[in-house]
Amino acid sequence: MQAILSAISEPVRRDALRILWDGQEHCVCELMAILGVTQSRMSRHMKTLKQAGLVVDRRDAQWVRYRRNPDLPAAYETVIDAVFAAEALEQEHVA
Amino acid sequence: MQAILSAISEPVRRDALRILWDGQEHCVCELMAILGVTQSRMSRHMKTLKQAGLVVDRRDAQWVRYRRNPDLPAAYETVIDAVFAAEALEQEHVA
DNA sequence: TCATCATATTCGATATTCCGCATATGCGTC
DNA sequence: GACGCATATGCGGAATATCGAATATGATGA
Repeated sequence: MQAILSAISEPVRRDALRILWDGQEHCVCELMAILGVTQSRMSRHMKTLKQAGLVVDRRDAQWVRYRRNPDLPAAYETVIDAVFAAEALEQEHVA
Repeated sequence: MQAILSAISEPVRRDALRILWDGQEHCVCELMAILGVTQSRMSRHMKTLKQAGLVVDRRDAQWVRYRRNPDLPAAYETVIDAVFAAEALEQEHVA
């Protein structure tokens, strides 16, 4: 839990995780482009998410494809879902 | 959400919040004693929890009584509940 | 083999967090 | 007002997090 909470308390990591939360694979280059951050920064943040067990990666030719960890225990999934749901409500209030 | 996640990603703050999550009032001296931390440390962590909107405080003679914020939006309550539930499972596995 | 693309990592600098110690503040009692 | 108790805060230092720039690694394809 500690590693997970530390991981998602950084905005870029939380944004990246939200993208990966769709269950599909996304390469680092795509995440960089969407989030507008540098390559080393993106790579390091993905490493943190991986070490927290939130995502898994796979080498595919010159790309590394990240995706949401399908084996994440349900209790942790519930936390992440709750965080994204709360943030979605925040966005509604802004809009 | 950012303030809440930062607040609960510190172990002492999370422990204090779990104590307050019972809905009752607890003074700083009690939290210090239970968690085994110094006074200034406890006080500062409580300030962080308060600024995140997770707890409220009340002056009662020489004590300050903290309690869980009863007006915390439901979406945030769900996050906290999920975190504590996940940690409870972790403890089970240890035991 | 060489060039290139995607990604990871090292390095050094900066920013932030967290702490203990000391001190200030607020409240009750004498 | 002086004292004691509970809490908050200012200060300086230690530890940690984060970053960009440069470089390393690994894969592809001419």
